[in-house]
Amino acid sequence: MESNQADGFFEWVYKIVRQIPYGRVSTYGAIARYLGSGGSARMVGWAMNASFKALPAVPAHRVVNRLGMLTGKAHFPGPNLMKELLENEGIKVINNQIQNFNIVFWDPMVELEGMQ
DNA sequence: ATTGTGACGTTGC
DNA sequence: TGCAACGCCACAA
Repeated sequence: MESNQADGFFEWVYKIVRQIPYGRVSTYGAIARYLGSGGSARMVGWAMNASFKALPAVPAHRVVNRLGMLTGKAHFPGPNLMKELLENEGIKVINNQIQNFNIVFWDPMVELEGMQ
């Protein structure tokens, strides 16, 4: 098949990331844990890899590693696209690291608490 | 089914 | 936070 939509994990990840509000960011681990696959944090990142073809577009720039570093910026079409997108939302990014990460951090397990 | 792999996380130094 | 090593899990060939 032409793999229109990922059967499970990918689509699920997209759904979570799309719920990240403006000016907020999340982490791979937090998302993975919310999906119940805490150990599969790497898969979340991998899902982002395919997120570019996902519709509606997934704000992958709002997903960083647990240190708040733009580890995935290298995978964006532009070397500084991820950083500019975040700063465009009012998020301070210095040296590939998000400032006030603890403030802008958006945890699906907390924000989506009770939703499921 | 088997192998390789990866936008991570954790632990240790 | 930096580097090294291991673990861990879903997907692609």
